[in-house]
Amino acid sequence: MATRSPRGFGQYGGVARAVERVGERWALLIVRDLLAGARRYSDLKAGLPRIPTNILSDRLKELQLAGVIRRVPTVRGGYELTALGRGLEPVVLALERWGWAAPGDAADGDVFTADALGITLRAAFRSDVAAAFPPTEYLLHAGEASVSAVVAGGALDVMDVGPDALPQPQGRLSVGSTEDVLEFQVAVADLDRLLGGDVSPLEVLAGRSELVERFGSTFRFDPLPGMGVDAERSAA
Amino acid sequence: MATRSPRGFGQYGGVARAVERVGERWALLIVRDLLAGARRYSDLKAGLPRIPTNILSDRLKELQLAGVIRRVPTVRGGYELTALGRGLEPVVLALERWGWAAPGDAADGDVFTADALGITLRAAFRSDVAAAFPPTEYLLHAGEASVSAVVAGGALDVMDVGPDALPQPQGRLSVGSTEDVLEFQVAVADLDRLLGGDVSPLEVLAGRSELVERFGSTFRFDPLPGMGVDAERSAA
DNA sequence: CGGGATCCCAAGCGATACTG
DNA sequence: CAGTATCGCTTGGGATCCCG
Repeated sequence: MATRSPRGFGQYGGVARAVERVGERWALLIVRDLLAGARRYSDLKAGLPRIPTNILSDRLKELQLAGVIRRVPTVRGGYELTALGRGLEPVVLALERWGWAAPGDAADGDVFTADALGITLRAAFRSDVAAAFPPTEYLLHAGEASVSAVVAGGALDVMDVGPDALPQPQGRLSVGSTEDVLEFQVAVADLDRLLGGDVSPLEVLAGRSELVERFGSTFRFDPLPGMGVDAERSAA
Repeated sequence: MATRSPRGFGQYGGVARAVERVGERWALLIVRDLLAGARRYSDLKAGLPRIPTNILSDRLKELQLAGVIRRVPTVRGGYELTALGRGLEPVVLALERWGWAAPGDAADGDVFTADALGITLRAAFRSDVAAAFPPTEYLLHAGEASVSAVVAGGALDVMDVGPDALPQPQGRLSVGSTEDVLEFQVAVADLDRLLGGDVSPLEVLAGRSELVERFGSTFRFDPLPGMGVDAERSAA
C-alpha cells in the first residue's frame, strides 16, 4: 500500500507529533542555542562542535519547514525561533532539569558553552525565591563559558560575556545596587553539586561573599522524588 | 584517539545528556506509555503499532542501561519506570502540550491509544481549576480509546476502560457523588478544538450535560503566546 | 502463543571535500 | 561564511524465524 508514510510513528497524539518535528538528532540542541537569541550558521556550528555541516544544514531546513525557526532576513546565515519555536522552552527546560538528575560524567573533549550554561541557569532559576532578594548580578565562569546572570524582581536575564560573545541587542534588566555583584568560578565537574545546593565548590573571585548563599537558594535543582540513597537499579 | 565516544554530542549540559539517554527514536513514546503504569512487551508493541520488534527490544535494553526503566520481576516481559524514569513526566507533558500546539493532522492509519489519551488529559489538566469542583468522573471515548478520568480535590486519575484494558492494581480516587458523571464521545480530529476550549464538538452520551462546561474548564491547553491569527511563517 | 532474535534493505548519520 | 556534494558507515524498518 502506498498510503503508509515512511518514518511516521503511526500514532496520533501530542508527544508523537512533537517528536516527529523536533525529535531528530541535534534538533533540540539547535533549539536550545536559539532560545538564547538569534544565531548565525557559524555560531551554531561553533556551539555544536561535533555536528556535521550537512546535518546542521538539513536540520535547519527541517525546522524551518516545521515552522519552528525562520531565517533572519537582515543577517546572512541568521536564524531565529518563531513563536512556535519559543513554545519549546518548557520542553528544553524540562529536559535540562532531567539531564542534571540523570547520572553521567563529562566525556573528555566535551565542550561547555555559554548557551548551555545559560539554559542550565534558567532551568535552575527559582523565581519565587529570587523575588525576595534585591537585584543581584552574578558573574559566573564555568569551563570555557562565562555568563552574567542578572536577577531582579523574580526575573532572570542571562548574557554571554565570554571573549567572543555576540553583542546583545535587547535591553537588559538593570541591577539596582551595584554592590550586589558576585563573580565566581566553578569547575564543570562540580556544577551538579553546586546546583544540588552545595555551594562549597564555588570559588569566589570578587564581590561580597555573603551572596554565595543567595546564589545557592536562587539557583537550585530539586532532587527527583524516590532518588535517595537507596538507589533502585536493576543489574545488567 | 580512541577516547572519543561515537555518537556523542560532544557537549556537556543537561539537554545533551538527556537527549543522549532518551532521545533515540521511539524512546519517549515508550516512556509515555509506561507513565500510565507497568506494561508488557506485547502491550507496548500493541500501543506502538509501527515499531519494529527489534527496535523495541533495543530501546528497552538501552532504557534499562540508562536507569530509566526496569523489568518487573514477577511478570514475564513486564517493564516499568524507575524513579529516574518517572522523573521524565514533566518532559513528556511539555512535549504533549507543544505537540498539540504544533500544526498537523492525523495521517490515515494513525492509531489513538488509551495511553496517548491519558497523557493528553494529564497534560491539559488544570489542578487549580479542578480543586474548586466537586469530585467528577468523565467517561471519554475518542477514536478507539476509552478512558475514565476521575477528578477529585485537584487530583486526576486516568484509567483505560477500553475492551482490552489491563486490570488496574493501585487504588483509585473515588467519586464523592455518583451523580457527577459525564460520558461523552469526540472525534479524534476534533480533539484539538475541544482542548482549545471549544466544547461544541463534544457529543454527550450520558450524564448531566451541565458537566460539559466543567470538563472544558478542567481540561484545556493554553495557546502559545504570539501564535495569533497573524501567523508568522516564512515561505519555503 | 508471547517474547524476543536474525536477516536484508533503505534511510539517516558522520567526515571530508568542494563551491557560490 | 554559508552552505552543497559525495562517500562509507551506522541505524531504523519490515519480515521472518527461533525459543521457552
